Amino acid sequence: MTVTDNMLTCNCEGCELKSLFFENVSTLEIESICSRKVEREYQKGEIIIREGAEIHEFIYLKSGLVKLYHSGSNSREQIICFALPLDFVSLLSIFSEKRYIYSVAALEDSITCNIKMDEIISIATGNGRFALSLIEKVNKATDRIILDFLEVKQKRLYGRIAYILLYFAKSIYKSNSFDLPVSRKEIAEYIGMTVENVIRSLSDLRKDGIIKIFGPKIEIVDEGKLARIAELS
Amino acid sequence: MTVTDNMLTCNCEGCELKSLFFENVSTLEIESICSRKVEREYQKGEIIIREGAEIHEFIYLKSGLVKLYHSGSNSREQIICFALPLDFVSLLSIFSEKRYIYSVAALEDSITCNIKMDEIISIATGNGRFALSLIEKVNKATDRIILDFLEVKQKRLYGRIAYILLYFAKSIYKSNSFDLPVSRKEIAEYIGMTVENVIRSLSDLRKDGIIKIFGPKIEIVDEGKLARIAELS
DNA sequence: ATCAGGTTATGATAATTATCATACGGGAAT
DNA sequence: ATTCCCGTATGATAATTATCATAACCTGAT
Repeated sequence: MTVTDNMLTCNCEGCELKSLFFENVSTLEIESICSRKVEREYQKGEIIIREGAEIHEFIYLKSGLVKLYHSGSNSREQIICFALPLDFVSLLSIFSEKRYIYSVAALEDSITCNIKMDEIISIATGNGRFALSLIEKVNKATDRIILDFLEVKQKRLYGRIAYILLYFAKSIYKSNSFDLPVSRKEIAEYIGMTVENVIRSLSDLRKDGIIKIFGPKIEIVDEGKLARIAELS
Repeated sequence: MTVTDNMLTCNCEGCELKSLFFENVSTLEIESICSRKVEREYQKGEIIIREGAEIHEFIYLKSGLVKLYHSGSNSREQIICFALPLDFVSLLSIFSEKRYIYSVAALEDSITCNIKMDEIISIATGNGRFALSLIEKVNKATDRIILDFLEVKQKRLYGRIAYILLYFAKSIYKSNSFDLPVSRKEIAEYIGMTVENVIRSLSDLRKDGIIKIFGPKIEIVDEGKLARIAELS
């Protein structure tokens, strides 16, 4: 992980996230935030947030792709969700807990913008509109997670595989051809099945000519069929 | 559903939820809320919030027990969670959506306190501390839901049944003997299994002498064994 | 270069869960 | 009282998924 000098690389003025995120915050306050924020770069695979660590910073994703996951006491890891920049990954639980109840890791090279929690809290305390916009974003993020959980839960193996493939194609890469950013094991950790069955069902989809697999690259050949599999479980 | 006259039954002064919920709100503001709030009574089985309905009110549970559930497009209902008064059921999604994305129904006779959204928003706008306390509560509620989802997800049928029985005993009724507030079907909708298998596994637990079943009444006889089943899936 | 460990892959088999069928009892409506 | 519907209950069977075993391949470490 690399800490980057603000002065050189980050210009909040041109940050398209700023306006989305810090709406209702005065220019003065934004400048104050900007001068004291820290930007961090993570390479694919690096851990951004470690479950159990104390929460000191408000972190949001500027670029990249991450996974949120939970390491239950003795069991294997479970992936909660994937998140792109606009999903504001760090919102979850930071206002209610002293320590993180989940971890975040980079699935692709990622850059975060980190602001001291004190600063966010102090701004929110004096600025109800900003606080409300925070609530709205927290809500959106968690609603999404819960609805996706329900969606996946009601499907069976093949439906879940089809669902996640379409999710990557539609929501993440906006293309029917993409490099899978996760291992088969991680897919298994997300949909709650075993690695072997994930691999098997991908192979089956390939044998049926619905997808093509070239190493890490996936190509959805018959989107209609895949969508039907996702729907009909 | 019965709308109750404020003057007669509701005294905000004695409401133990007020202090928890409206911390950081001035006495004046509380009085304003109190005079305009509406209290509603629901009988067991009645629907409190209907998925798809417009969100106009901020609703919290004063007494009773409810279930939150989601009716996916074509599929069967899925129960998201159960909630007691202090779980502040209505927080979920109300600040991010125009319409409810889930329903709420009373599992036991319940009373809600309803406040116009406008009023909450206007207070939060002018009072960052209150807004922050709202965020905290939204976070707590959704964290709980997500963690429980993960917990249930990693278990198998018997583990899930054991888990929910212990949940009712520990979190809801604080007793190893209680009337199940839900049907077998509703348990199935929560743990994501079929009714038949829920019934079967309850029967098996009974045959093994771990629980007793008298009609709707459940008695946990061997809590240790049940806890082990819940742990070991 | 070689070894260890992890990921992908496939098969055989066991375990788990769903589906279908049937039955019984209770409550609501006629 | 009778009928219908719903919830509970149980069994038989089919479908789905997990587990175990094995192997090929790749990558990082020594």
